[in-house]
Amino acid sequence: MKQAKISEAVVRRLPVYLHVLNELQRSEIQTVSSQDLGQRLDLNPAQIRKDLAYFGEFGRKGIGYEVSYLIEKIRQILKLDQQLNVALIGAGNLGQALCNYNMYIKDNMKIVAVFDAHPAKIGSKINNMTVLDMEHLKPTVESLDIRIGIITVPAVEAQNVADKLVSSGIEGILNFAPAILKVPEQVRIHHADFTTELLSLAYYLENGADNNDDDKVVD
Amino acid sequence: MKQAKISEAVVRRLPVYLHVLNELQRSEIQTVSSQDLGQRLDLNPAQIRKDLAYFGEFGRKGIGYEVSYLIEKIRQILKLDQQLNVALIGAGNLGQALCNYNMYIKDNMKIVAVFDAHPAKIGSKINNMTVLDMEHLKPTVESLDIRIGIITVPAVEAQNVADKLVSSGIEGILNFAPAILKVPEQVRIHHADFTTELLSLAYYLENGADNNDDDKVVD
DNA sequence: TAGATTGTTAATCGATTAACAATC
DNA sequence: TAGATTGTTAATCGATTAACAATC
Repeated sequence: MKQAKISEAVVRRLPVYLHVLNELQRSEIQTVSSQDLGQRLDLNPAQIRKDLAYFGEFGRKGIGYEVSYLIEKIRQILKLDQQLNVALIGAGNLGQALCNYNMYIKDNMKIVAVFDAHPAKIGSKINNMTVLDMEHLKPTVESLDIRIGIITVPAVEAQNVADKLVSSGIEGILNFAPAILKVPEQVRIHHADFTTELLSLAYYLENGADNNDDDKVVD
Repeated sequence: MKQAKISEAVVRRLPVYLHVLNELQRSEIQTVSSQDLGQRLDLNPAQIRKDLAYFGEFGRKGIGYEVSYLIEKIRQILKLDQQLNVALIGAGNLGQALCNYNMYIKDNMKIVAVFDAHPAKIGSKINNMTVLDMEHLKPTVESLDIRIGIITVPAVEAQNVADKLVSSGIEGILNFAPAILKVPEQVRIHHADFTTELLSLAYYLENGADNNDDDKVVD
């Protein structure tokens, strides 16, 4: 059974499913239906079933999905069944905040090295890690088997850092800088640029005077 | 002049256009074609033209778009032509990092108040703002005309904070906590949850040995 | 003018939703 | 069994892309 090409939209929903499933497990709920998941996530049950079916048959007809089994499967799909080492570049407030998120451990993602270009930062400690000089990037990526890089430097430095990550052999980048980065095709880049979300949020604010309720939804 | 319903995908691209246009302006480029914009953003030129055409006729046939005019128009559409006041809840590392982003000023978005529930934080200074008790949320929102709230508290506290933001009269929320929040329909909520981006990034990493389409994943 | 480029309609592509046989 | 729910195909919906007349 070869996998059809799976769209990004599908892949992006998997972590969301995982998140709810983890909550269900914490509540000691054993089994869940696509119906129920759909309600909790505001998604169509058929979509959830279809998403999961791309990867295998994880449910049981008439019953639903076993929570722990589905968690296990989604974690496999997302490659979270192995530890994934991450490097973080940019030891500012944002970088420190990310380092402190211990959520990584649960998901087998771990920031194992922190880098910065500024002498003032180098040598300081974040979460028991010593901030390293950029010179150490490539050797560290190689010796610690780091596969993902997180960029938390200012926008002007972001492309430069991305280039260095690429040539150090990283496979994926999560970019927090509000900048459009060019990387070779084989390197996957995801954006965590909240400015887009914030500015587009403004669009939906009421305009004081004119409330256009021409698209009012009734259910 | 009542506009057709505009999809979220379109609205979400506007800040991206704005970003590139700002860069062009800094380079003192006066005029840009959809072709050119498309190249810079890896988007189809027809899509860019169509997106913009939802809001008006901003270009000139045979010429393209005047950069400064288009910036002005997009800022109007996104309601960034007026100052938008923002409250931030959660004065941890992430909250501090966001406060320090001075990008807001350029875009007329400004964090004008910071709140935290923990006595240790209250009264401390961030970016010249005193961190306030949550008790002050509603009166401050009203007196400073705050319309957007940013949530940077831990996941377990996020729903509680969201509720308080809603009842204080906020119109939009940007949520950084990895939690699914329930808010009334009239409040717009956007997610800046990078964990989704990070976990879905893992999916695209190479599987070491097998990256061919004819190998199925079996346990 | 001739070349370039918009705004917009039509065509295509892809993603979501509905429907239902299979089956627990 | 009868009710519930999956996996999957077919139908629908929406978004992207192509094409082109209008026109700067």
